[in-house]
Amino acid sequence: MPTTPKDTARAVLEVAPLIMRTVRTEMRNAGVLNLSVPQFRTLGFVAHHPQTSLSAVAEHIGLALPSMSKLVDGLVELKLVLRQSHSDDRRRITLELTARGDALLQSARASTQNALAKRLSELSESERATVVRAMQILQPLFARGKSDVCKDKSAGRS
Amino acid sequence: MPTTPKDTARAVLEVAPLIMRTVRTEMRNAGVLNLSVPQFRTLGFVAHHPQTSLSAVAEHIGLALPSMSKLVDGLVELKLVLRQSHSDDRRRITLELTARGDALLQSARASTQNALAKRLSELSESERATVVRAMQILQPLFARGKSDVCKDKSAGRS
DNA sequence: TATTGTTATACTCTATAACTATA
DNA sequence: TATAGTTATAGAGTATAACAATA
Repeated sequence: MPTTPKDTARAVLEVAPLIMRTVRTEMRNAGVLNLSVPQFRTLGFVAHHPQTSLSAVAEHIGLALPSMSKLVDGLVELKLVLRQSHSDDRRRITLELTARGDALLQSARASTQNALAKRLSELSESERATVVRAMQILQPLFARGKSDVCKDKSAGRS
Repeated sequence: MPTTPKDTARAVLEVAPLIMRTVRTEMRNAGVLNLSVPQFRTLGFVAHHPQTSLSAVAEHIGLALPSMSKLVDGLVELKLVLRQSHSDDRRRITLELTARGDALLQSARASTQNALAKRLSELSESERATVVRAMQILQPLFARGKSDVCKDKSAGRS
């Protein structure tokens, strides 16, 4: 019996929210500040892409610009992120982690990972390998923009 | 090189939010009403557990009681769910889908599944099998309560 | 007193629409 | 005119604390 796309969709649709429930809870409990998942992800993206623009982060995290603007407001207020206007094009802003932001990101990431790892340690090594492999398969499918199924700009598959 | 729990945690932590971003968007666009993910999941749980209590749903979805109470408020207002007080124990309430709720659940589920399936159809059959297998592995790990790592009520592991 | 829900309050998340400033 | 962000507004998600009703 072949595994259809629909079977797979059903499985993903059932389990992904369960995982996120745990991730969210653990992330809240991690570190001193209660980081939300999108805040955490934003910090992570900024860490890996210093001097990034607001649009770039919004695109990557999958938020509308105003939502991201507000989210960044919060991070700036918490002194986790530096928001400066770009020197060349002053419509733009550049985002950067503060030392505090970097420290918090690392500690929150570590404790969230630990909490997840604790659960995952109940699996056998080969089960874990299957999970990692699945994540590697899924990552590129969902990393792309919302409905960006065809990446090339000209060739709509009609 | 063995796959450690921490490797697995890292992979899950990276990919799960990506998946949920897409799921959320698709669920919003599915059907006439913009169902949120927790609303959708609540309808699904009530469908499979008619006459369930508020606490039971909250526990299963992973929400605090007041949050679930409010969420159900919304569903009742939309005439998707019936909330009645239990005959025996009048502190309790029983939840039940209306016909409208059932119809909406099914159509929203179908179109969300289709949208996901469309993405997943880019995978090979064996890749899909890996993904389904991974979901089967993860499901019991995350279906359980928040930190309920040891299920037995008496045996604290320390 | 213990249990089941609800209300009150206060955040964050998220979107769309309207706006400002710069190019 | 087009682009990058912000403000305004609104509704949902989420939590804790305080409360009401029932057992």
